[in-house]
Amino acid sequence: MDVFLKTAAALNDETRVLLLRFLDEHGECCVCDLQHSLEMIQSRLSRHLKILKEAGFVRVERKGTWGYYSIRTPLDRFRLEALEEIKHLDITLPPLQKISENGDCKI
Amino acid sequence: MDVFLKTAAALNDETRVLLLRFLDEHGECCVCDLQHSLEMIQSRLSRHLKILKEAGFVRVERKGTWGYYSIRTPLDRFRLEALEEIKHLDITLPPLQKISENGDCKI
DNA sequence: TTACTATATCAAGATATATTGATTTAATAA
DNA sequence: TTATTAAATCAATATATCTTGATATAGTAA
Repeated sequence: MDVFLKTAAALNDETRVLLLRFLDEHGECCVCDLQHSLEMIQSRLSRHLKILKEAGFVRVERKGTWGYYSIRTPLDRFRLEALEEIKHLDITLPPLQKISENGDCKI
Repeated sequence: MDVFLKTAAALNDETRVLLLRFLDEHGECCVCDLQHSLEMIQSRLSRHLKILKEAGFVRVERKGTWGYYSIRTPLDRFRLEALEEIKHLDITLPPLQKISENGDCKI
């Protein structure tokens, strides 16, 4: 029950749905890119990424001080179905801003 | 987005997961039977049934003052998958108490 | 009509979750 | 070492959700 509720809770927030969709469309992103692209302050983003991670939707790869988040694979059936649902939602995503690549990242 | 969030919100509560599981196992139930079986006070049960109904998981058939709730069919793919997940959760359900059938229903 | 019953809704308090700015941690660079 | 930076966590407040008891609604019976 707890795992199921944690999964449902993770899906029950507009910010996290947007994050999942963004990561699905753009692939692996570092936190500062997400932050600039989605215009979200750092602590907010960090919180939601943690919830998505603990609910089994995303993984982090750490390279130095940088954290790269991506959709976890393989996803189990239910999470995959949820992601599929999110993929088809009518959302206008902001474009990816690759701040990380030109060293402009000053959080 | 709103419909998806409403669906996720409906799933994000232990009481509602239990209700879905109970209705799935026992089929159509009237509110007073659910109330006795699950030992839940009436307003609480009514609230959760409403949320499940508005999220598209259950339907009501009204017969006089009685309301019979059941899993809605057909369910769309995502809701069906959620229900499938709930079916396989390790939950011990209380037995169905058919108060409604012998006229003992005194809420 | 009035009385009764099953269910729905309201209102208040309790609990949980989200947002923000500040602080902390850990890796890197000087 | 110290300074800097990306990211995580904390603390305070705001917002949403859950629970309960009280009230309202609508159908039925007398």
